[in-house]
Amino acid sequence: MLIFVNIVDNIDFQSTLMDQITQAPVTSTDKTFLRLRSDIVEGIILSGSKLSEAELSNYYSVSRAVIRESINRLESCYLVERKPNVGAKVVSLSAQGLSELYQVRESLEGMAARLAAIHMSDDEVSDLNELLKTHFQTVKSGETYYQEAGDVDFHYRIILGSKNKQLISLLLNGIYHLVRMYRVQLGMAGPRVTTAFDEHKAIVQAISHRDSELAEILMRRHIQYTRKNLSQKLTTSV
Amino acid sequence: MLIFVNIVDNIDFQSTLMDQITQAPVTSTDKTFLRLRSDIVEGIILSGSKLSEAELSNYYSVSRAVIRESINRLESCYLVERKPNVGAKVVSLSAQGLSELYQVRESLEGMAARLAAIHMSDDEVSDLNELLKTHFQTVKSGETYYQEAGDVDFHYRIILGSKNKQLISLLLNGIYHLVRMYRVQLGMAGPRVTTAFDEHKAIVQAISHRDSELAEILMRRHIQYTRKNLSQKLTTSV
DNA sequence: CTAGCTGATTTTGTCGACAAAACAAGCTTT
DNA sequence: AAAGCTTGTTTTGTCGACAAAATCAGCTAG
Repeated sequence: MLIFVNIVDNIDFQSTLMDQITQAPVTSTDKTFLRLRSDIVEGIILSGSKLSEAELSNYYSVSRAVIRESINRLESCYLVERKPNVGAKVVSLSAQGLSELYQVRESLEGMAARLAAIHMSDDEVSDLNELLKTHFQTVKSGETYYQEAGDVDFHYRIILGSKNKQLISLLLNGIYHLVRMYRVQLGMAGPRVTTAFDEHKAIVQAISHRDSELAEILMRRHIQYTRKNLSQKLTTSV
Repeated sequence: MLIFVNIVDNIDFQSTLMDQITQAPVTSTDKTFLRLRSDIVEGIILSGSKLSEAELSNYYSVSRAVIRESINRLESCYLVERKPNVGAKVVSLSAQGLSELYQVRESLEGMAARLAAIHMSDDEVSDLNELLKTHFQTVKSGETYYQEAGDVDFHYRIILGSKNKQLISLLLNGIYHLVRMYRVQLGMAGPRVTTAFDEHKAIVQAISHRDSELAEILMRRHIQYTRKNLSQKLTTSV
């Protein structure tokens, strides 16, 4: 009993789960979504605050339809919560939430590291080593820049290196921006900078040696450390 | 530089990531989304076919806005793919996709089993044992009903038992319906029914003994078996 | 003084219309 | 005959208006 027989063309646009990541924003909704997401991650729109469709529509000078669709997308990457007939609010950061998020992250990124050790091309591995060198220069010169952008870039490449589209989408379209939100808003400066670099180095080595099991273990440990570091900031700051 | 100071009330509706799961559909969009999702998972709307907004709007007797929002939600649970200015189509099932999906599933549900062994209340564990008994009756009487509904229910409870909201949302709002789509459309009948029951039993035992590590191992293995079973059907049927 | 009702106001949900982009068919040109 | 332009059609993107639900304020009753 196939109702939609007529529209079954099995058309193939080369769309994959990764589209949103690789493609540039084209529509007005795309741009508004990116602006909103950035404003939320950076804390310009405060965690816990209500998102009024009318207000945002006015502020970004787009129609309410555009705002609604943007909010929907934000909901699917866990940055806002919506309730029918009531509205949306930015998620509230909490020790509990951080813990649960990092538990998931540890599992998924550990897996990504394991798969990356198997599936990354030799070229990609060299690029990764290059990136590490760059980071080393940055760390040596004492810039804090490394913390956010550099770290994100590092994890970003390994996730992509897993070559598992489902995993990539889950992380990069999904929880990764929430991770960033915690990191940015809790402030990622401190003594962990250099330590993290050594951990990164060890992970890259494991991947270079194609030692997938070690890569997973090291990545999991690395994320555990980061989590402890963040938890501490959260409890002392609140 | 806080632009939205005025709207920062930190209002708390007890909304969580789990809302969509526990709450009944209230709005027209909710209902349409559920109908569409069901039609896709069940294969009434064929995998790979294009979703025309106008056509669906007409078919379900709702406005295009409702259809659009439904399609967006379907995209965030990986059931449809969208391309700007072109449209949406139902995902195509493939051996590659199945493999990648189950790789992720193995990791996440393994984790869920481990956490469930730790966090489930004694009452919930008893309920789980009860469920198992019911399934045993069903299997003994030779009904195939067990396959889909029973199995889903089993995994469902363990996922909820993990008590990790992030994980629960990732699985139940996210990939789980895609998993179901593969299962339903590849047909879940066959000799694995009774075998799967034994595996379920072993998992429940591990959880009952609060042996989290064993629970994880058994769950991962269980999902690996299922995956092999499905892969076989996919390659032989295509 | 508190709890609960009532009506006004605000906010979200739904709709149809228009704008803009993609698609399709036929024509032209090489 | 094949590639590319042109025009007409279809489909998606965006908008403003109306409907329905929730919120708020003031009032009433206990």
